[in-house]
Amino acid sequence: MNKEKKSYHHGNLAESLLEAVDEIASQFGLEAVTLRACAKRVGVSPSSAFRHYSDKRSLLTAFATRALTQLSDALVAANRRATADNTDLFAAVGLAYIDFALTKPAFFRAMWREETIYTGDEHYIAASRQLSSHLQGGFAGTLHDKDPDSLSPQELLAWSSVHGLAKLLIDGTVCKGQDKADQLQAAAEMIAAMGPAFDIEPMA
Amino acid sequence: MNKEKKSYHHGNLAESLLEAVDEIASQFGLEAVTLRACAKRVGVSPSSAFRHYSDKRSLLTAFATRALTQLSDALVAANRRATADNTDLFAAVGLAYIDFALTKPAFFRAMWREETIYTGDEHYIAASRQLSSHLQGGFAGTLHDKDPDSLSPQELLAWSSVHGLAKLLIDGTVCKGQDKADQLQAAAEMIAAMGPAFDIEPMA
DNA sequence: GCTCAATGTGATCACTGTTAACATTCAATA
DNA sequence: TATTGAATGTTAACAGTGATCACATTGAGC
Repeated sequence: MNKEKKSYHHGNLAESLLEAVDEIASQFGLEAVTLRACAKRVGVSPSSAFRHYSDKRSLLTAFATRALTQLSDALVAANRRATADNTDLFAAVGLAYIDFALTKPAFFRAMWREETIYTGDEHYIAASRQLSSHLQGGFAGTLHDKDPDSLSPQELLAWSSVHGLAKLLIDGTVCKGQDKADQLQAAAEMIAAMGPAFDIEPMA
Repeated sequence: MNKEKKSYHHGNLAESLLEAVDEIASQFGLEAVTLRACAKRVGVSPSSAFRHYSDKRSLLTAFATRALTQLSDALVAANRRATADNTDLFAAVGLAYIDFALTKPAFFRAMWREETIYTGDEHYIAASRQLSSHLQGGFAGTLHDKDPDSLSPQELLAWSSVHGLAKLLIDGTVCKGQDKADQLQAAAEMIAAMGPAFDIEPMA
């Protein structure tokens, strides 16, 4: 809607392409994201995309990184809200995780598509670590960066269960056809059912 | 190795194509599975595949269905073994689930790729239900078909956590670079950590 | 004002899934 | 057993894909 004057140089193509991925993925699913479709949507020739991303995979990696960051932000917001309201921190963060997946399934899928992104990309890794630490923050109450490879069994359980339920929900394996509110209700109950696993050994 | 005589008719193309998917996916990853590559591997022209599968997606759906069945079989075997040895049934089934994902990541991924398979396919749905019931069987000790939409919070927790950990492991989000034994060890600890969640309310 | 690196274009490549017209074979029937 | 029709496989073609190349246009810094 901006960018009225059609200058030869776009000015912000790298970012615009990411937004195009966003829109196409949200509207038609991840499989519909095509380099040419993105370029057309931005109003630019297909080959120009390669000036900013060496690969389609690089583009998708950048998109995945952005999605990871968005999820992190959502978790931080949930954490803050729960802290302010003095409600259950763990449940709030877990529900925010699942809510994000249900609200933006294409984003959530894009984050973990190991075969279509460069998981070795430094920005991607950084975003992934940040997400991990925010999850641990929501769980253990500390917000400093942690090594995602040194998760306690309880932390692993917390992340895995929430992650797994999100996957099962958006893949329609479970609670198929139910509306979002019911699915979130099921998620809340699952999270609640996890409670006893944390009360007994406080910190392993 | 068999099929020496080059008859015009292949005889078992539908099945052979599935095996080609199997081999290519195992060797080069799911993204490398191409209709033409499968046909070439079987020694047949690309278009002949369409006599047996209306779509590439149909072929992948059949493959996913087969993978689901294999996983179900693995769970049943684990269940049987644990019952015979009188060891923890739930841990055995959960570990078998994760072990399958680690051993055959391409298969595990293929099962849930909502965007590349027909999740409405009747055989796929049947296999999915069967897997669900076998999981519930491993968890609750009953082996009759159950409606996967009516899982208790504990059942949901069990499935989600095991499913989520499998995903996080094969995507390299967690325990990256560790060998399979260590990853299975982490899985066993996570499953053990879940114990308290089940001891308290036996059957909701 | 000139120059050159950065950015965008058009033509083209090999490859993909898919289709349609045609070829071959198998199996049932007469 | 010979014929015939359905099942199965082939060849040639199509549009769409990611990718690359030489080339065009621009803007920033000398």
